Amino acid sequence: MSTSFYSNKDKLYVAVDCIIMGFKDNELHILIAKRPFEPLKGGWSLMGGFVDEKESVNDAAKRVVGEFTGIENIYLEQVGAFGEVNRDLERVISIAYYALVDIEKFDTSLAKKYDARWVKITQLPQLIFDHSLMVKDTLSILQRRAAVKPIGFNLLQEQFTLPLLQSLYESIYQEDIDKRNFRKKILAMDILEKLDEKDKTTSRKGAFYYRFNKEKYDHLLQQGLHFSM
Amino acid sequence: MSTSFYSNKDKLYVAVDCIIMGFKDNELHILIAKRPFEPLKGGWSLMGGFVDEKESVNDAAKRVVGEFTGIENIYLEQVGAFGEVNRDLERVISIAYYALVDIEKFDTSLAKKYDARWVKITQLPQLIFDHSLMVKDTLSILQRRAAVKPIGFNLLQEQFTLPLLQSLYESIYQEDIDKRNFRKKILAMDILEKLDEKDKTTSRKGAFYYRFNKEKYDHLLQQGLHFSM
DNA sequence: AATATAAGTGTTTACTTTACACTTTAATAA
DNA sequence: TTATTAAAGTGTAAAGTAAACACTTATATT
Repeated sequence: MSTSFYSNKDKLYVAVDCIIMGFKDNELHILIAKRPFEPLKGGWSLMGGFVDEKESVNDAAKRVVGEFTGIENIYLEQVGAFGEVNRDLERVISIAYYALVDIEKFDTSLAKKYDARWVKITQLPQLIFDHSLMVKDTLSILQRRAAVKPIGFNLLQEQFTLPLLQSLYESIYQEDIDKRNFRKKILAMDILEKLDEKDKTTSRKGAFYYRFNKEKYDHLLQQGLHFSM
Repeated sequence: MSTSFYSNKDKLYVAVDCIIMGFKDNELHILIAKRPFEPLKGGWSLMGGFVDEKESVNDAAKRVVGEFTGIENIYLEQVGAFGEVNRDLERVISIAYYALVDIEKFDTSLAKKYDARWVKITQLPQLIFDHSLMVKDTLSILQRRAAVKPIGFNLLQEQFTLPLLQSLYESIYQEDIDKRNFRKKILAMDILEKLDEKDKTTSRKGAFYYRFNKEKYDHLLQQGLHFSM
């Protein structure tokens, strides 16, 4: 038998809601689903789940992303806790996380199973509860983070072209970026490795593939260097 | 009688822990207390409390800061949720907030009541659980915030001198700042109002008092101007 | 009247960011 | 085979921002 020091205190439901982001068609997308249960059954919702007594909140978020995408080892960061009394129909504290995933790894069979789909961040429908607010907070955190840490690569496949990387940043910041300035900056960081191969799918000329060099990045970090876009 | 949609899910204790910051003797201080109950009775702890079924998490944080300082209308911002399974001896999710208060308004009788004291941020003892981590996260959030929004004023009395304001920023960033560059920058923002009165307590010459002009600030914000240090 | 001490003040240099337009490559069509 | 087309790729100048730097001023105290 275990002692309880806090037994006179209230216990609450604790959930995680995940803003699962992917990148395709030159735009950030978010995975949302039609809610399969009451309350608000059928409303558009982020991917969520309840935190189990025996798992950490981070682990709950990882589990939820895994459940709904089939992807492991995702980049995950906390957005914050949402704790208004009436944010759900019952009293539920929700802790929001955003995840950056390579959309190509997405297990599409899960889309059917959960009635989920990838929607452009610029064209999201109204979401249930405070989920739209969570997305809004996510975008501004992502903008700040991406300006300071090369996290965009989590949204891309191992190889990517600079035009593609640029369009990713344009989607994150929701503004056009000058091609020359972008290349200068990103290449100056010296964390990209140019490959010999070209992607010929978007132009006759073809764009060289690059690869993120994590070793170089970690090494530069250790030297106390900063990165910023 | 109310229906319960989530009744098969676990409920957890949810607490708030507050990093209550004040500024005196040219340094940031944090209010910590000797924990008056088990577990870890007698350990140094942040100011905390449990979230009640009927109050929002934000309100719980406000309540806690009020309880332990006697101050209302404090600047409060969420640091994040801490949810490791074993962070407390029982399963407790904690949501950390930092508060910026004018230390002069602190009700010192509460210090006795709760065995609390203001400790320099550079000289904190080891804190219980993950409270030291919460403080660390707070400082980096505060640094980012203070660089972008004039929140330092919440730590000062209505009137303050520029040398004092500078030492506050130096304490936030834990580094020396050039006097001329600091003044140039802060005055260029055009959100301070110079008063005729001088503070004569720290020099023979005396330093002019200034006052934060919230109207000017809000007005400039509306014009889409940005502030940064 | 001299001294001591913190407050107050501008300018130059380095760095970073922004603006801006033409050339190259290679597949496709004539 | 040559011309066309469309995206990829490249450099420089100007403006703005940040950093470095040292002396003068005011006033209480001796």
